[in-house]
Amino acid sequence: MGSRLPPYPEYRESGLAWLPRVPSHWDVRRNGRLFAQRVETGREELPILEVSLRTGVRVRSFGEGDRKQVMADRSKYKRAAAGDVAYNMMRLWQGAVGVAPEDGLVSPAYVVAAPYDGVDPRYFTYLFRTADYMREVESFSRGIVADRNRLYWGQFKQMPSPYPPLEEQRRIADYLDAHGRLTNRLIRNRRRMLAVLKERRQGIVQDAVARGLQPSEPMQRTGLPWLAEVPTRWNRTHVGSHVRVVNGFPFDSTLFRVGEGLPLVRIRDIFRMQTVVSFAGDPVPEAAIDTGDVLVGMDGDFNVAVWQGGPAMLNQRVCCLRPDARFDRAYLALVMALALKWVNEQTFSTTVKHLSSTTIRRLRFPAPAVEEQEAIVAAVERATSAIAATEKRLRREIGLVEEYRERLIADSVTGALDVRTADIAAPLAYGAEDDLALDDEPDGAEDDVGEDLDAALAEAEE
DNA sequence: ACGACGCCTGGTGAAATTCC
DNA sequence: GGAATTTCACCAGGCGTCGT
Repeated sequence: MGSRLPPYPEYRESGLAWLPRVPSHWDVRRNGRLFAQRVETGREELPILEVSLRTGVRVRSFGEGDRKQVMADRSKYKRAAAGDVAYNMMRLWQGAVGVAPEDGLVSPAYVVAAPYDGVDPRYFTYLFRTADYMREVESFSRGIVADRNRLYWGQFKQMPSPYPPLEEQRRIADYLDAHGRLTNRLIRNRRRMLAVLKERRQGIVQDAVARGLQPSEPMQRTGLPWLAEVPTRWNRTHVGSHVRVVNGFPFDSTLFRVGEGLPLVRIRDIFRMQTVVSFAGDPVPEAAIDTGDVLVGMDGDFNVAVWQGGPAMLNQRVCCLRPDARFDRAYLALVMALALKWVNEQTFSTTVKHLSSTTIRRLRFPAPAVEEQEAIVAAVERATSAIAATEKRLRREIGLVEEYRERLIADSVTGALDVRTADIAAPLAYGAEDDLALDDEPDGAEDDVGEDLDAALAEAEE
């Protein structure tokens, strides 16, 4: 699957502290010799461009659901011509820079740098967004606090940058662009697969909870909107008759600590199985939980999980479900997740959705015998273990691909690797040692992840 | 040139209100 | 009249605008 890119044959001292050596035939120039500042106003008919930390320069959309901040006065907006480098002077140290895709207007808080001949702006935006260069930017920026740092043209033009020959700038940018397209496709596919896996997991739970373990037994309609029918012999019961809903406690936030005192479970911690903050005051026995307890987040998505993080205290708006002998806890968690998914869809709120313990208690659940509940849980775990393993692998792959891309960009723009001979048609997705499958999917078939998914599931089941 | 501040969203500690 | 539930108010992140 190809081999790792080689270094350049010869290097020389660069005189730069953050980049001690560059390929021998590269130059080092101050940005002022590479770019000219462009200050043109009064082209109010042009589209508005904005710089995002993640995606570079793009045309701002005013579609529904987007931010509605409007600029009262476009007359101070500066023109950026297609191919100009634009950066947000308050955010360059965080990587807010990109190449204007078309003629447009940028905020007065931006600097527009028009490349001279011999400069490929794409190479330089890759360079400007590397971690080392951003640290340099930080040290050239001025401001009273880090968050107010600004990098004006005056400082920017004095910053030295490596300057490969134009052909090589293009070559590097082409290579990184191609690699970016591949990387994006790999990541997008994996995210889609993760979404499909989540759906499939819910389907498995739904089936197991609805049908039990004996197919073809008589079914009855439940009347529950989130669960159409269950076996006739199952009983149903109100959750409140068998489950105590224990609310979290509104702990005094001035006694929150990190790494000292009692672990405190907040909504965001439910799936993480570990806490971020602790409580340094007196324990509240009512709010104490331990591994195996069923937790429900009462705000937002109404998440449900069986806690695995050991002894802890529940903060307000997280509750714990304490069933009597009628319910197995893991089964309760499975069914509760199904029910609350429906409840969540029925809840309307302009901001955060809220759930009350009364709503939980009023739910009606199918309640097979506890032995059957345990068997259902075991079956769900068996049926989803492959999914869980695949999800773990996909998340790891996404992390590796992102990490590799960042390193590849840094190594390419600083001349640590020589991309002159690299195959642009087939850039390395990851590393030679641990290459991910490049024939992931042909272009144009990206919407269909079915085969990939089946392959992933088959692989996970081996 | 540069400090101060706006606006939107998703969260979240804590007060206000309602319920039983 | 305390517990349960809802609402308030503020925060951080993201992306700037405004006033001097």
